[in-house]
Amino acid sequence: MNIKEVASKAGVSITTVSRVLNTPEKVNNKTREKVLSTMEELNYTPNWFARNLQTSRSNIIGVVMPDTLEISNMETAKGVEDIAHKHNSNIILVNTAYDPQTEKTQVMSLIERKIDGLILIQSLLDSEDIKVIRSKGIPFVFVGKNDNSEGENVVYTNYDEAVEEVINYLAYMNRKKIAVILPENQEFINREKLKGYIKAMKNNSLDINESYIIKTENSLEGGYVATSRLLDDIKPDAIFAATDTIAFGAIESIKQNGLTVDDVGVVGFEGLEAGAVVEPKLTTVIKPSYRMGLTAGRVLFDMIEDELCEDANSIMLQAKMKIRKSCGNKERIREIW
Amino acid sequence: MNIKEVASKAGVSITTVSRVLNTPEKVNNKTREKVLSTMEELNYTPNWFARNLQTSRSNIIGVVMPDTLEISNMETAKGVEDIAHKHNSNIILVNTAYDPQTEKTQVMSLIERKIDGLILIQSLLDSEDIKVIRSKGIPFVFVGKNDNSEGENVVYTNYDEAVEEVINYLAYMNRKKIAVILPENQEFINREKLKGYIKAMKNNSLDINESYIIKTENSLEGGYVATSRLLDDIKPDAIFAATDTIAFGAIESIKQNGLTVDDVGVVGFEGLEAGAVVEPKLTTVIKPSYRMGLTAGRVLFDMIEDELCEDANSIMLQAKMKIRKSCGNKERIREIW
DNA sequence: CTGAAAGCGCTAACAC
DNA sequence: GTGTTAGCGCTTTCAG
Repeated sequence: MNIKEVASKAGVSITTVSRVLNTPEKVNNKTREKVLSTMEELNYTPNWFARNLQTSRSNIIGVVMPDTLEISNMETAKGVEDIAHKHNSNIILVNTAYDPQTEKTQVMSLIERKIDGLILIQSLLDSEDIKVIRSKGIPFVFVGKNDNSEGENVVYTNYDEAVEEVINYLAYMNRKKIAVILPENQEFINREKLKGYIKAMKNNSLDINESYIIKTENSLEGGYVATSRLLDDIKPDAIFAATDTIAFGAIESIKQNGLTVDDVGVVGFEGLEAGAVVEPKLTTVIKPSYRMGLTAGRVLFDMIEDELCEDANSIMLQAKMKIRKSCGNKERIREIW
Repeated sequence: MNIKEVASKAGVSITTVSRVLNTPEKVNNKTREKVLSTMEELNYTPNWFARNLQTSRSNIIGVVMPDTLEISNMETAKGVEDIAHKHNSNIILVNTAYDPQTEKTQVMSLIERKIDGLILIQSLLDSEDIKVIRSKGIPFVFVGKNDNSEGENVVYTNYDEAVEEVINYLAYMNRKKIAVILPENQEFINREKLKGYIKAMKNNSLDINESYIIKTENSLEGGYVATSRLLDDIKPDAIFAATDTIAFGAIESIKQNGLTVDDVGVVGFEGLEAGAVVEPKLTTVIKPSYRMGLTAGRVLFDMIEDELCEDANSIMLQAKMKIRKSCGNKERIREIW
């Protein structure tokens, strides 16, 4: 089923059929009607490859992320998708499982597929890879800073300042020995968060000790085990868990050890819905994931369509602290979510 | 930058270049080396449109779902993606927001994009739409039954039997007035679940009353409000929440009303990770989402590659009840997750 | 307003 | 092992 059949059946040339598809206003009313009806009749859909072979735009953009099961990544992807739809585009979603090699391979394969642009969430590409992408002339936007995002288009959130705020708050709540549990697969973000932690600890004249900072798997179990170790060992009076999932594990461990968050306060990071239903409800930092996706999408389509590749944008969206009960704030006692 | 330039620069014909790309073993070692190096030199990537114009396979499959933020949908998508990668394919992800019209439009646009196949998760398409897809010759697999999945390829889970098991268990725990809260956007699934509910209630000689069954938004708030209404009104001694999210809201409401799960037991459905961290931990039914994705992916690629479109597969994967403390099982008191 | 014909970049018979 | 050539289905000059 192709344009030729439609043409012959409608008694016109293929050019006319093509025109009905692309510039219908330039075709005589009657002819157009006829062509349209034979298209219907023959159940014809134009061949997208043939079309794009000319225009060489695919109306597809690639969205690459380390884990499609992390809800914040998907919120970002949804933001991108919402923008993409407005531009008549779809997204190809790729999961890299936090593996730089997989990411590289996947990105290259996307480029071969002639995607119009690329959104790289929590990218682990090295500067060499980025140079290659650039040389292919594919517009791309990072979501989340990384070691090579300097001077590139990047939409990010201020992890360091957000953590600083968290620690300041814990200090204000009279916590002195504040430990940190980091997920082992997010090196760059961890560095940012630690920056804020260290700055705030110093500003509040609190002790920083290497044994206060530990890394673990980003899971309930990881948080649980890490916290149990901390409780046995340095006995902190507060724990900053760098992800909500770790925080949930931490709370569980504290409870199982017969302690409460009055003894050991917990703050998470991310803003998972579950934070409102754990007991006690989790104080956390809400990442603006969806808005990051929207913003990154807009920047990307600006580049694709207006070819405004001039200056790189570096756009920061604020993370927001959400105070609930898990670090001992009594005033929050009647709050529902 | 095209195959022609590479050919002339390497001093060979375009056929040879093409062969290096597709059947490298059929090209003389030296020639191949030379071609490969000039490709490198010219930073050449083959034009995917031109390629597919011939083979008319895109190596893309469409995955359509009502909500990309529902973790179980994404688990299914991940299963599909894992299979797709093995077949050198990518997935285009589409969000329909539970709107049949959007789903239809999106599916049609995917078909124009010449996707090789389609995975339809919780589809709301009508039989007319399905006929159209079929007429285009695109292989597709449903994940989750629906009103039109009879006689089509479908991978599903046995909602009715799973709910039956839940109700039997509650009856065994001596609960008599068992209410149900359903999410308002999942009509078909609700019907299946109600089937199991009614069957089990009858088998256990328990009263069924219309006011025991209510629908609400699929959210914490929805579950909270619905439960509060039930507690004011018919005062059930157990609630089957048809989604975990609703269950979390229900537990919150029970607590806020000064009751415990000894008064009103709660069982959810889905197996969200958060179920292990709420207080009390949630008894629920675990949906085999990831395996459904894997299975659907395998079936789809069988159809795409071997063109085995003969008999439609109808594959059921068992949902599994996970008993924790939220319906008053004292034996589970020491369990961690 | 319509049609003929020349590609878009690549693959795949078919010859050599 | 390699090259020639005829398309894949469409868009787009260029004539009429």
